[in-house]
Amino acid sequence: MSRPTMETVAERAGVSRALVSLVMNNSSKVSEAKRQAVLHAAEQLGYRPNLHARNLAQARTKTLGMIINDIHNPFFAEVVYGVEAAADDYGFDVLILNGGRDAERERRAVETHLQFQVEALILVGPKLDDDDIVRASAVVPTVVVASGRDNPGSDTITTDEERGAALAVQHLVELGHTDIVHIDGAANISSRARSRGYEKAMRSLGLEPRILRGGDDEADAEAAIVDLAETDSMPTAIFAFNDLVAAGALSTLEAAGLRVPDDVSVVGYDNTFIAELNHMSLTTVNQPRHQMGQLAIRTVLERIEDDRTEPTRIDLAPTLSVRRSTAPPRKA
Amino acid sequence: MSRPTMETVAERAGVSRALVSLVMNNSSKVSEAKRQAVLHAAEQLGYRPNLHARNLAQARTKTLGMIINDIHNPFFAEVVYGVEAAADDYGFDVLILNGGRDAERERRAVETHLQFQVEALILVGPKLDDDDIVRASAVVPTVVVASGRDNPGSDTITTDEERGAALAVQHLVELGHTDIVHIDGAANISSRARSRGYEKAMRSLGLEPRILRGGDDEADAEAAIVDLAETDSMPTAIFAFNDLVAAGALSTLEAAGLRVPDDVSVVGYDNTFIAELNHMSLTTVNQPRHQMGQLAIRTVLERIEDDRTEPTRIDLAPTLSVRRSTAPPRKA
DNA sequence: CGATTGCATTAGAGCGCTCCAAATCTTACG
DNA sequence: CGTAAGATTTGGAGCGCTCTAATGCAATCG
Repeated sequence: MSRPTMETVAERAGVSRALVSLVMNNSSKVSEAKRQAVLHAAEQLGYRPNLHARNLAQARTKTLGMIINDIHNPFFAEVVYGVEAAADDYGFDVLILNGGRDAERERRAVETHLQFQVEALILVGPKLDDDDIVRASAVVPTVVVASGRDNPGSDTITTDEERGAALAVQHLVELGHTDIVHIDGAANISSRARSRGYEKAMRSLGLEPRILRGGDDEADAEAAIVDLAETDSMPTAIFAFNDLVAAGALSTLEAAGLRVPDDVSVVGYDNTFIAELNHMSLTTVNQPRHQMGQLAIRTVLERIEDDRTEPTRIDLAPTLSVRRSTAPPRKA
Repeated sequence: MSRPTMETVAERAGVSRALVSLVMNNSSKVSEAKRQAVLHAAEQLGYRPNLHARNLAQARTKTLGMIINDIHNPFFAEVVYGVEAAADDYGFDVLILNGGRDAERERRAVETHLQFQVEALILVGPKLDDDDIVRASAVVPTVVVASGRDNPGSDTITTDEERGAALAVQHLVELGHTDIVHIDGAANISSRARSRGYEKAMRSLGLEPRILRGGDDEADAEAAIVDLAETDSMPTAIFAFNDLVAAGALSTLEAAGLRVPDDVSVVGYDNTFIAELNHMSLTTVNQPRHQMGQLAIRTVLERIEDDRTEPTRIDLAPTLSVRRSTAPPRKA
């Protein structure tokens, strides 16, 4: 009572196993009559090709392995959609494994994917360190998405985060702000680039940068804001490491009796779901996530087909999504 | 220059292929000396077992296929973590496919999983219709998570959504509210149970239910609220179909000059990320998602091992997470 | 010291499929 | 009607692994 195999279908349809194989791969050189007979038999038996057998025989899998940093984080979801859309176009399946914000888990996920003989690896916001990535890319073409650093041996799709930070600063300055504080992302991987962008932009506009240590969640923002309130040096605008930190800033500011954007403007980063919520309506830096996902696939598949060897790096341009959390500073 | 196989390792270590196999499955009946030799050779060659070959030979895969309604939706992410944790305990791998809120895509995902010979199917919030589910569960043990209806032939892990709605009503009534409106989920799968729960609870407390058509996003809430404002019959409390609708209610109410919770209390459903945001701080009905994921695995694996045949249904109890969007009604 | 036991190792078949080369069947044409 | 060219179909080897049964070998025992 185990599942039917090609053999079973072949018998039922009165043809050879090879012919069934041809039909299943819709080869053009099969007579219409036999094709129908085979399809009919397969239908009746509930036959389903065994991918493992096929992959083994073909020595290829038409499958890509993707590992995402954290399935909780909606930032990555959009990338996934981009990846899936593109992979679909090329007829590849995408297997998703969840990194769970943990390098060790990611390492195991890489191993699993490799054992599944995926033809390429797509790492979205990996926690892995460089060595791990180099090691993986020695085995299979690898593309890293949304991680600022350069990854030797693998392709990289990212956005120019310095530029993104500069966009935020520029927007605030155009509104008339001069006292702009940055709450950074602490040890977060993208933190350095964003801080650097902020700092450079401020200086080039003749403004004094002020950077506070933040982190990557609401609580981290709270500490920073409380600090500002107590030292009595509240700026007129805050540029946060990401949307979640910005959300934390929002509520802490309100708790302190300050209104956004009347008293203080707030800018986030990533244009996540949160920023879009009407009740938040956060001005934020947007990364073309869907496009990043698509490009990741194109890049890596191109590598498979043309076996290019030198790694590519694509830096996309971030944009600013202006919403209601920013406004001109209150006239002094 | 293709990947090394067991054969390669065997030669290198000076043993037979079978011995390598034993080592790879860390069998106890291998001498320490040979074990080391094999491991060493494998290491040197960068050998990695080919899962397809293994699965084919073993006629089992130790792999589960999960399909989630929408990878965007953080509600499901927590379920995924529960599933992964439990699967890990049992030594199963979990392959995730994204349903993308589309029945047709889900259908293809089921097909892909079956071709991969997964040993069980976990459908999280499926869009599939009953027939599809019955068909799948005829091939492989199937468990449906977070979808209220009964699924003939498959196990079901869900929460009692009527009860959840009742909790919300009860909380509001205890605060002193009597004029409580429900904005429903329109065609959404869980909408009926939640509305029914609301209605029963209201009536049993001697209150008149009022149900407005909503949907599953912010915009849907807006229409309903505008309606209430215009007909001048604004209630003192609103119970929304889910957190997103509640979020829409929040911003629309504020836009109309009403304060939450001073003028109107708002309750959501699902205890998503949104509700937790400080700035939202939404009182909401919580489903034990992590536990649901774990139970899904236990249930379905138990089914594989003991080959139980009658489907199980587990109804977990929802709880209420009280936050700052609810308060006693303003004294008239 | 030969027979027995128990352990470590190996040969070889087989998992379900693809793909090449060879076999068979059609059709067309002189 | 014979035959070559094409179009279909098929046999069989082989993909990398597991698993059973058989082999080899050393230790044990009467």
